Amino acid sequence: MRRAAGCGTIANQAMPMFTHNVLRNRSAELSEAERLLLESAISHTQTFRAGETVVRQGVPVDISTLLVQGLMTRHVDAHDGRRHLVAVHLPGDFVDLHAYALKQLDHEVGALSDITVAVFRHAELERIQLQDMQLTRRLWFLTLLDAAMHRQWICRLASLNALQRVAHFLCEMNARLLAIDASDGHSFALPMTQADIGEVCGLTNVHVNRVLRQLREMGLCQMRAAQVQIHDLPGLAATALFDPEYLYLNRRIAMRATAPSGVPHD
Amino acid sequence: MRRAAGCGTIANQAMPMFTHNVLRNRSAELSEAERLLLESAISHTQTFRAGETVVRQGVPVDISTLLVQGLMTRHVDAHDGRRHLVAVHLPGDFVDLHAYALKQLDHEVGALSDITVAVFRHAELERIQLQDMQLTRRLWFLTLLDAAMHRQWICRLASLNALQRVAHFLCEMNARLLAIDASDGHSFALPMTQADIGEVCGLTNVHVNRVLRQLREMGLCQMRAAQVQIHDLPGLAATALFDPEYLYLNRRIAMRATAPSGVPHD
DNA sequence: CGTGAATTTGAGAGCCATCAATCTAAGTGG
DNA sequence: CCACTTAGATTGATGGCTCTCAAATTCACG
Repeated sequence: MRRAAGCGTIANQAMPMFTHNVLRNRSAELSEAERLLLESAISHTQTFRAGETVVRQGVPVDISTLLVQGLMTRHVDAHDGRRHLVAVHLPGDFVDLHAYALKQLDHEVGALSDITVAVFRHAELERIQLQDMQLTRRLWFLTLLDAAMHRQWICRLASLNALQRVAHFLCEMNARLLAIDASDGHSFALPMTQADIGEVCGLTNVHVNRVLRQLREMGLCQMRAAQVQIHDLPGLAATALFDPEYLYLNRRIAMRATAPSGVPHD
Repeated sequence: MRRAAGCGTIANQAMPMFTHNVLRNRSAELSEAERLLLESAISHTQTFRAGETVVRQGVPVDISTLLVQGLMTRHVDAHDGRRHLVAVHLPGDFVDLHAYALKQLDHEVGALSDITVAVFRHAELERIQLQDMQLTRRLWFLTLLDAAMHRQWICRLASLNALQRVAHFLCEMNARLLAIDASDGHSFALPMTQADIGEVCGLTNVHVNRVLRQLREMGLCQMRAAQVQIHDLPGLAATALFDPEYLYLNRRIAMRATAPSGVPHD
């Protein structure tokens, strides 16, 4: 079910400050009462190491996880042993909220880096659904954001070439990381290998490498040691035909991780 | 907002029998009370002609539509005028239920054939959300099915070649149509051109044509005049590496269209 | 029977996968 | 401190799949 190896669990009462702050409202869309209600539904936090599987395809689950720290993937294991990423999740994403309604997933959920997640039991989510219709709708909305992102990934695969796909993915990561202050708009950490990016973009690691070189030679961006540097964001976006509209960034409920010390951002 | 040209509207009280039957429970998952509640939320029905746009990208909407008859698409208009399908909907699908939470879509919704839809005002859906938590969760589940299908489409584009993609799409259509008794497992109507299939599979119409010929020569299936004939379903599924699991068919809420007269087909 | 849409077929080019080898960086243990 | 190991990045050569362009043919329909 859930791998125990290398995982840590922290009981609710011992939850550190940074978990408490995960649900802090950023865009003034979550009311104080909603935030408290959501926080009260957290069962505990848990850690996983990079590469570990968090939820397996087809195994019934009765909890959902909110990503607090690190990066997570959702991926499908293909016939021939290869896998394909269908989503990448950042801190603040309610990663498998949809498990609440699906009960069993059609894909795997894994840790891309070392991660910390907050765990919600479905019984608690039911309580929310009974108590707060508005918040329920917001949570519903969150699962629909995933679908919107899926649609964009479909278009990326269907209509863009290799160069555009990789550029598009980097633009998406930059925009999403920017929204949680994990990018300054020009540089951000991306703990993915070139092979990982290939699994996102439907390309081989070899070709991802060639494409990255091309992007570098075009003076658009650079990737070294899991660090992305964007030299020409407008140029990159133009190459990728990137339109951030689909991210619904202006309507997102901010549920992001902040520093353990509780230092206010900005 | 919604094109009026060629559209027909029928008030709730005048709703014909076939609309009443749309929500008929098939897999005994919808209780009688739930079915009645859902039916009571229908504002009216409306018709569109093949090719018409039902919901435009970015335009605020306050209604959601359930497809009663015909086929609908959800597609994104690409930069260069081409478009890409991200979903195909069959009778019984709650096509843009997600508009309830999103309020404005990131894609277009259109009619693939002449269609009839049942219209739900969002105010009525709010009423449901207040009254019936279980039904609300079922509706939530429906939107998650769309996301599951999106994920499968991502994998199809990322990991299959042209032959496999087309075979996979035909398998999906067959399985879904079978579930609503619109396929006998070997033959079904599919009102799509080869160019449409290309927009689903990320291929040119020319190549779709070659692939269909190959499938025909392999003795797997045949497509003529918007009619698909499957000669070797196991072979087709094997070619496509098709696993119907992702459709969650066993857990679907059946909301299917039946013939106006109530006459069983076949 | 004419018209336009859809299908079908051919030729050539380009993008990307595959296979293979080398190189780099980061551990790990002696 | 260095040899060894391993994962990841890099580069080259080759081939195949699919696109593009173009033209012919069939089909649906008025």
